[in-house]
Order: sequence, then structure tokens, then C-alpha cells
Amino acid sequence: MLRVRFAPSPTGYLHIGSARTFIFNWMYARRHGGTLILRIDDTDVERNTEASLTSIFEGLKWVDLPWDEFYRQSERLDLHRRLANEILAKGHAYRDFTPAHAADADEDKNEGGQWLANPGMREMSAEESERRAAAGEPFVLRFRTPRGAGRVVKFHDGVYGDQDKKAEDIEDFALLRSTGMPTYHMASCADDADLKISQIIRGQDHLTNTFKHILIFEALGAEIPKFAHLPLLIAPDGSKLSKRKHGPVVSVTTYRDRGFLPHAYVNFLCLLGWSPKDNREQMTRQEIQDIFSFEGINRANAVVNFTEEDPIDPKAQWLNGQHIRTMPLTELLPYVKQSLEAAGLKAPEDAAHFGHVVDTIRARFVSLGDFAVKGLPYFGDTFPTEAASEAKLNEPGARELLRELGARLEVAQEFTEASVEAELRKLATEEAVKAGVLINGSRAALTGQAVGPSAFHLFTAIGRERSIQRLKGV
RNA sequence: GGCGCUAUCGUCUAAUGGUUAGGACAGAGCCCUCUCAAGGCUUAAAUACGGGUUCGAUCCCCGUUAGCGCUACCA
Repeated sequence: MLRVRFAPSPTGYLHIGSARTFIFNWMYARRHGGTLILRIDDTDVERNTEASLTSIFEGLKWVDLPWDEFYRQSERLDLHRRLANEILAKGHAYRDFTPAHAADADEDKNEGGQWLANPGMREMSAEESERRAAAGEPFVLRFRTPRGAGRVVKFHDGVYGDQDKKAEDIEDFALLRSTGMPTYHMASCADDADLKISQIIRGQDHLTNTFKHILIFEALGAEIPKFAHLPLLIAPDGSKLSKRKHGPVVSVTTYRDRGFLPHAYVNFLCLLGWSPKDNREQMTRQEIQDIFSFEGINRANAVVNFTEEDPIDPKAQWLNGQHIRTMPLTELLPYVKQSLEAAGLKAPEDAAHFGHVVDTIRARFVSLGDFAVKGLPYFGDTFPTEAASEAKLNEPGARELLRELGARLEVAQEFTEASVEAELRKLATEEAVKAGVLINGSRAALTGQAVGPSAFHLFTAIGRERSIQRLKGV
């Protein structure tokens, strides 16, 4: 049984890179009929915040990809400690009584190569170790990384291929802090073992940690999961994406607030570091799920293309527009309704009419927010008149002609695209003006906008009453 | 410093030991047209550098450079 997990730590809002990791885990799990576990890795009590936890849920909920099981590491500390002590009992770990920060001087550490262990601690006799611990002296529990014997730790990565590292290059990393709290490595491995995680999919920043994790799994006598690491998402200048340096781009909610369709966002993130290899770009969630595999994952970091002026990657914007104009109307409507309501507008009661309106205008929209802003004339009674639109109305004779058109439409039998067009062209011919004057004038009168859908589509979208009213009130 | 990972158009990426190195976004232009989009077409744009291996390397190997990651009692 395939089991994967997404394990964010609540130390900031849901990061775009984390969101992608979650999505890839979801795709992989769904593709193979596995179970997706959401686990909150909150062992760093100093940095955890409730706000962050809320933001993670908010982001994941919006992305609209449900998980199957949920855990919080802070509720499983007994397990972590128990397993850490098992490792100690088996002799794969030892107590390090070096005071915290004593070896912190970075200079010392880096000068003569890498730091592997604090002197004297690894070799301490069991008796002395027990005695000092019993006396209440604080210690950090360290893994006893195998030395000598040319031990090499190996694993196969689903994305990066075969990996190996000499044990002599791995330091004696901490398992338990002097506070008794487990470190990330300990908690993560203990939970992965306990929750029977069979496949770990996570960021490439954990690639070298994996050697340590394998050591822990072995010491635990647990089955070693399979691994697949994902290339990182980076800023245009090649640096790591950070809230402090790059602002809102790194947050999932930015895209939500910019009117993204959740699955357009999913589509975009999947294209960052993964490719279907058949030139497809726009894909539904289902299409991605059906073909997702590690073979399509690229090994180089991917740049999220944003600027200071615009936090949204142009390709993401384009994809959102593609989804908006091509997805089934019935699926789009609820999002538009929500967006209108958020702006204090009401969607038309008549579902068919609502669909008709949305369908006429959606081709030129790239964000859900456009429906409430550029779409205002279609859903509301008051709307601004743009300068360019005013200019159309100010063309000689334009206003008179438009009022006349309004009067004629008022008494007309029919009100369809064809009938309106016939009426308009007839008037143009009678008055010996170019139809364009009336056509562009109508758009200006009906929407206050100089640009927009074909004028004849406008009349039926705006509706008979309002159209006539707007023409006559010009 | 040590260890590890990576390197194709501005960006996301495809490809193969032999191709005019393909697609998409963004850019430029044309067409369509009642405007703006959409759509269609065209155009410009890349194999980091140096060595090998080979009849032939973008692809395989080595080195250089650069970037990133790990090197915490962060995750």
C-alpha cells in the first residue's frame, strides 16, 4: 500500500514551494491509488505560530486537493522520545554533555574542515554517561554515525538516481535536544516509520539529509521508504525564495487573492520542474493526475518569474486565462459568483442568462477579479465611463443616433443579436453614417468601455431593459 | 573550508550519440475584425567554458566556472 506524506512546519505562511511539494505528493498518491497524509511538523516550539498553521490550512483548502489522514508531531512526542531512547539503548546514539553553543563559534568549526562530533563525548563510558544524566546534567542525544570501515550510505532517488555518501562525511547529528524535544530528523523518521510512509517526496534541500535518515531507519530496524527529491523553486536572481526578500510572491494566498482558479494554479506549479513531455501546457487536474510520474521531473531548480512590479509569473497569468475561457461554464460559474459577491455584486438569478453573460466576456479575462471590475457593467447598474469611451460618444452626432437607436429598439418586436444588428444597420444606412459609429458608440453607451466584446453580443448580455435605458440616457 | 546536487532561448521546458536543437510564456510583426481580447500565421532568441571518448557529441567521461543545498540542541 502506497503511503506518502506532506509535512510542512508552521513557521510561516504556506510557501509556493511547499504548495508544489504538496501537489506532487497528491498527484503521485492519486495516480497510484495511495494514501496522502498531512503531517504538521511542529517540533520547533520557538518558531511555530498559530497564524502559520491557519495559513497552511487556508492555502491547502484553497488548492482544493484533499488529503486522507492528519497528524501533528507535537502530539506524538512520546513516540519520538521512545524511539530515540531505543536507538540509545541499542548503542547507536550517545549523550553529548557539551554545553549548548559551546561549539557554536562558526570560525572554529569551518576552519579545519567539517565538524563531526564534540571531543570526548562519543567515547564516554556508559557508566559515566548514565551517572551524569542521572545527576541531571543536560545533554543532547547524538546519533553515533559509523566511523571507519569505509562505510558508505546509499539510496536510490526517484528523481536524482543513485546516491551515496561516505559515513565519514556525516556528522554525529542530534536526535534529542537538551530540552528533551526531538529534532526534525528524529521526529520525522520516527513518524515516517510509525505511519508506514512508503514513499517520501520532498524538496531537494533534504537530499543530503536523507543519508542521516537512512541511518536512523536502520538503527530503528524500520523499513526504509523510497525517496524522490524535487528541484527547488528559486527567485529570478537565483536566490532562495523568502518572505523577507521577495514578499508576497512566495505565498499561495497571493495567487488566490489575485483571482486565480485553484486548478490553474495547480497546473502552473506542476509545470515548474515537471513536464508531460508532449508539449502540453494547459491541463486539468485530472489530466495531470493521469500521467504524473517522477520521470517527468527535471533536476535543475526552477525560477519563478516575477518582478517587483508584478508578483505573478506571466505564464501563470496566461494559464489562468486559458482555464477561465476554456473550462466548462458550469464549473466556472460558482467561482465567478463568489468573486462577484466578494465585490458586493449579485450574480443574475437566471442561471442561463448568467452563463450567457460570463461566456460572452470571459475570453478577454485573465483573473476572476476581472468579472467584478471589467465585468461591472454586466452585473451592476452603475459603472465608470472611461475617457476613451467618452470620446466615442462625443463623436459628432453619436449621442443623437444612439438615443434614436434606443427608441427604435424600445418599440421593436424582437430583441435578439440578429434583430438588433438589423435595426442598427438600418439606422446607419438611413442616416448615412458608418455602422462603426453606432457599433462603437453602443459599446461605449452600454459598458462605458471603449473595448470589449462584439457590440451585438453586448445587447443580449446586458439585457433589453438596461440596454435601452443606457442608450437613451446617453 | 568539507560533502552533495545542478547547468538547453529572458523564463518554464522537449529531444537524440547523427535534428534546420522542438513547444509554451513574455517580445516584435502580420492576418482576422465594429473595438479589445481570443484565435491563426510569421519572426527574433539557447546547448556555461575547456579537454577527452567517438566517424560524429547538446547528449557519455574528466576538469573549470557558476548557482543551489547540507554542514544547528532550524526544518
